[in-house]
Amino acid sequence: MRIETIDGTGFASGETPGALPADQARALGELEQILGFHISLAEVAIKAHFQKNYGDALGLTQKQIAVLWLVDSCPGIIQVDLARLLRVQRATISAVVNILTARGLMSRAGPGAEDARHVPLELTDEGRRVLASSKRGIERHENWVKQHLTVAEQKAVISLMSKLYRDSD
Amino acid sequence: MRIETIDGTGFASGETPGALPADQARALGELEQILGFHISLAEVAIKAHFQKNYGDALGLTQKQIAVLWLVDSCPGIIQVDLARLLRVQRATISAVVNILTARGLMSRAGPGAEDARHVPLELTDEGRRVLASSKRGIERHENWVKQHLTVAEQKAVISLMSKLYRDSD
DNA sequence: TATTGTTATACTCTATAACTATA
DNA sequence: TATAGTTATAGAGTATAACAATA
Repeated sequence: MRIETIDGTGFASGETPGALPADQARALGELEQILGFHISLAEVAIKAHFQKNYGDALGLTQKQIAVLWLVDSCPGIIQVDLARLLRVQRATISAVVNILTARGLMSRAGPGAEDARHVPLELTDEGRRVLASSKRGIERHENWVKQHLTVAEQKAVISLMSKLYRDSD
Repeated sequence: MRIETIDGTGFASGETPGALPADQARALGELEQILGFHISLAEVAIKAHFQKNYGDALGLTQKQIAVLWLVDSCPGIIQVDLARLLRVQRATISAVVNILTARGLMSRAGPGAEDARHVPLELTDEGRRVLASSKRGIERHENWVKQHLTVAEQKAVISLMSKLYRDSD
C-alpha cells in the first residue's frame, strides 16, 4: 500500500488514488486514537524544523537553549532543580551542563555556601549573549509553530500539555 | 537559587521535592509561553512513563511499536512511506527497521514486483504476537496518559497536535 | 535525473548503576 | 540514611552525506 502525501504532490501520483488526509488516517488506523503518538509526531516535527532553520546556525539544540534560559531566569539554580523542572534524571542534566560549560556558555560556581552539595549554575557573558540570540531564533520558530493556531488554541496547547506532564511522577 | 514556594518555605532541605505549580511557572518565566517547550516536556514524560512501566518488559520502545503497528496496518508498506508518516528521514526508518528485523519481528520482502526499488515490509508471526502484546501495554499506558483529561480534551489534543505537524514540510 | 534503500558517521538525549562528598 | 553531583556505559533516535540500484 502506498501512502499519499498531505498535498498529494509527493509521489506515486498514478498508483494509489484516494482522498489524501483520509488516506493518511486510514494508514494510521487505530494509532489515530493514541495521544502519545500525535504528541510524539508534533515533537519530532517541531524539533526538526528548529534544528534545520535555527539550531545549526546557533550551534544549540532546543533542550540546550531551555537549560540556558532556565539558568538565566533562575541564577544559581542547582542541577537537581533543573532535573525536576525538565522531568529528567540528574545524570541527564549533568550531561547537558557538561556540554554547555565546555562551550563556555555556563559555569559551575563551586560548592554552595549554605549546602556544600549544591553547585549553583550561572551563565557566562558569552552564554548571555548566545541566549539572547537564541531567543530571537526561538521567537521566529514559535511563530512558525503557531502559524495555524488561533490564540485560544495556543493557550489550549499549553494547558493540555501541562495537564499531561504535571502528574508524571 | 533554589526553587522556592510562594510563601518562601521552599522544598529544599530534603523534605518534599517537587515544585508547586505556581512556583514552577515562576521558574519557567518566559519559557512558559513557548509551545514547543511544553510539548517536549509532555513527550519526555510520556515516553519515560511508557519505558519504565511497559517498554522494558516488552523490550520495545514506543517508536518501534509504532512502526510495527503501521506495518501491520499496511502490509507491504515501503520505507519511504513510513518516513513520510512519521516525518523522519529515510535513513532513520532504515535504522529502526534494522533493529526490528534483527529481532525477527519484521521482514524485508525482497524487491517489489511493480518497482524493484521498493522493499515491502511484513511482520513475522513473532512480530504479530509481540505487537498484540504491545498494544495491550499501550492501551494501559494511554489510560494513564489520559487520566486527567475529559473526552473533549483528549480529542482536542489529537486535533491540536495534528495541526502542529500537518504542515511541517 | 529522480527515487528508494542502505551504510557510515556523528551527535543529542536519556536511563541506569556505581561512586564520592556532604548533610 | 538521604541528597547532590559525577562518571561510565549503553542505547534509541535523529540527521547528513555518500553510494548503488532502479525508474
